[in-house]
Amino acid sequence: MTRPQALRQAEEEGGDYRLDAQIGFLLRKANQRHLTIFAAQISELTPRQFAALAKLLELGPLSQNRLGRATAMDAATIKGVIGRLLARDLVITAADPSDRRRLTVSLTRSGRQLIEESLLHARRISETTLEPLTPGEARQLLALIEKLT
Amino acid sequence: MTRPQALRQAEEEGGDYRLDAQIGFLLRKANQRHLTIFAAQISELTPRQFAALAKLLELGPLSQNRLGRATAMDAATIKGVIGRLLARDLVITAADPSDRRRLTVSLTRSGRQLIEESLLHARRISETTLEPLTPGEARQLLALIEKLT
DNA sequence: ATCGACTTGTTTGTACACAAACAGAATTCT
DNA sequence: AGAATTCTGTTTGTGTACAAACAAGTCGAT
Repeated sequence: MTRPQALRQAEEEGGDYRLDAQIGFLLRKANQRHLTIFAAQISELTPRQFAALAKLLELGPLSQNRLGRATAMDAATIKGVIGRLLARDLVITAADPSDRRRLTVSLTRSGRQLIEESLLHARRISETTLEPLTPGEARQLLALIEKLT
Repeated sequence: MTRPQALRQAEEEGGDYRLDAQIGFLLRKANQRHLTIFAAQISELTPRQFAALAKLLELGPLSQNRLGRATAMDAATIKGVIGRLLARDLVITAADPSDRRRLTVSLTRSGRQLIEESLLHARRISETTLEPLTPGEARQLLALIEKLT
């Protein structure tokens, strides 16, 4: 489906593509900034590990794949994350008797403690990330990004 | 299990924390969607490789670190990216006589050709990413994210 | 002229991210 | 029931990201 107009237009405007003004580049930079802020506030957990523990606290024990879906990580990624949480005794896994494919992941006592503690800082992370914006702008931004997904 | 505790703690904090509504989580998901769209349109290059080549086209030969800064990648990351572009003969590197620490990176003929061709699709990638929004909303979003960085 | 601070690039180690291919279990459809 | 399909988890391989520590080159201040 080549659109001659689009192609010609692109060629005519060939020089005016500015990487720094593209949505993808801006999303990446915003994300980088957020990760820096996160790491400064919660040094014991990465954002993905935090997300996994937070979802377990919110929803209770979940199968590994379900947890991955709830935190937007694919099967291979969530496996790595859970593996690292397991190694630190923050979660435990157990076979699901009702479905032998499933691996049920649950918080341990120390996992629960760490995530509850971390949640106290989590709000501040979001606030700091949005700090350059007015409250109204922040709400707008959240709505627009949500619409994007 | 002990969900009441979590709920009580959340209430003390002055509202409930929903991971899915946090700026960091939304940024990550938006980014993921963009990467999928990118990969579908430009399969020969990753977004970072594209960014590096695009900046070289825009600015001409640059030292490795400068190129990293121009594309928001740190020294270790840009080294990996350049290494892979080198292996595919899309760029070449040369010592800078005026500053012997520097490694000047330039486009090769095929690198220039590939990035010029890719740029023809790049605009569509940004358009597709922003498709769920009206043009006005898209402009707003870009402005807000830019303000965030 | 040289000392100290900074810059450039490299290496190592940890942590995602996702595609692809696979095995085993559960479900659906006939 | 049996076959086809779908789902769950694992493994492998490639490509970012970034912290930390390091060597070597450059430069400003003394």
